[in-house]
Amino acid sequence: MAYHHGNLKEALLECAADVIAERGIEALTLRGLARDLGVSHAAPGAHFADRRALLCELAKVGFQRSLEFMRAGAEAAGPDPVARYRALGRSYVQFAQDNPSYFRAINHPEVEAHLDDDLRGARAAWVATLREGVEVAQASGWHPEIEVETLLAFSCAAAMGTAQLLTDSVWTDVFDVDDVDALADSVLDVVVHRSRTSVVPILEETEEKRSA
Amino acid sequence: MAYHHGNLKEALLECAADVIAERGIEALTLRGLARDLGVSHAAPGAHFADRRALLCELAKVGFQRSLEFMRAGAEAAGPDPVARYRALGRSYVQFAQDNPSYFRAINHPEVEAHLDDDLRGARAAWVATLREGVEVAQASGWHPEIEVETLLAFSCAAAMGTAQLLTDSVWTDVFDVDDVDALADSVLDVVVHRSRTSVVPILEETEEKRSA
DNA sequence: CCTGGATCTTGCCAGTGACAAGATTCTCAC
DNA sequence: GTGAGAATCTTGTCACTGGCAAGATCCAGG
Repeated sequence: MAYHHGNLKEALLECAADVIAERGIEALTLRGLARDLGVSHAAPGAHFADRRALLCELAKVGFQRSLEFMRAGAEAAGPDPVARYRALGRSYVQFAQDNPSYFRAINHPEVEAHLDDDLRGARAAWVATLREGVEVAQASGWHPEIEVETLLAFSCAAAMGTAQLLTDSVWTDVFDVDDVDALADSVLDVVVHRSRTSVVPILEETEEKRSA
Repeated sequence: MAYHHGNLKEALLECAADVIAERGIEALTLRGLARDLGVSHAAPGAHFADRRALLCELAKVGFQRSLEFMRAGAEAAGPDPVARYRALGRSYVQFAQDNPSYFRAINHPEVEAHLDDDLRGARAAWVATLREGVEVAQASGWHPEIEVETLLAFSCAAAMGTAQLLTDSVWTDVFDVDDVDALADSVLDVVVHRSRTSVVPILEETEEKRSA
């Protein structure tokens, strides 16, 4: 076997995503990843200063990929600004369901407490896209009486909250529903405050499923 | 010094809340708590099987206290069902801001992944109260066209998402606002979909401030 | 070839959680 | 009271983790 692993950094990120998806973020250890990949226990140190740095990188990638997916969802929703806005949120929830590891990394306290310029940039880009969606929707007549910043905060809160609620069985169990996807659709309809007549298509995903 | 600490369990929970509020949940260690309280490193083991058990207990207390605070808020909001519903959500956000340690415990993945009957009961009671608020509000004419379960999920998501957003500087920094409380009020107004004419009073809290 | 940098290994240390065995204190039936 | 048993706490130990340091190996460019 080659002394160099070849692409250890990528392999670490991939393996970490698998571990998180299967056994949760608390079960993620640098030494465990090293064992899984057949390298020495200090090898990850060459690519990630510490555990937190790896999680931050995962979160950064998570923001980027979710953003891509949200934009694709908006594109698939057609020209109507409100439908596009709804698709942004719906796609984010879908992404969270399909990629629990990235979603958990994004929302993990250890990641949020850390200041990382790249990560902050990724988060800002995410919010900026949502802001644009809100602005365009509002320009087309959607809730003109509400301040943009308020609508943006509401949108972020609704997206994050819905995603957290519907990706965790601890919460879905307390609701009297069987079809989580349908509930997500309904909740998103309440968020955009429209009748349930037009449901935008949801793209198929993704990372977790691909690696499975 | 007495061999028995007297009330180690309570002291551990209190000390844990302080540590979480000051340095985050990741900095919480059983041995560290033992040192702070001047007992041996294995003393906490008599009251909590492991770190997770302590976090679950904190989360349970968090649900109970937040629920008390929400009910008090609803009571203070007067007889109007929609105003009471709004007060439930607004009070929860306020509680999260005033008691970050409990809020973080409630939403920590390590806690959510664990099955604990007491904790599950506390969570169920929390959801039940919100459900009752939704039902009464709907009975008074609020959004009769939407299914109860959908409104409930939307309400939970909005409350949790808003709380998470407004208690974390990582998120508040990306918004163009200075008054977080005013933003919380505005967002809650969007949630209940009312004009910003009547703002219910917010009770003073809290746990963290008391212990500070 | 050979030199510097990137990558990886081995070895080490302190801190943590968890367990076991024993000491101390409390509770309560008798 | 008093003695048995439960609750509480201590000491000791082990495996595991993160992090650091020093050195070995590989790679790229002059």
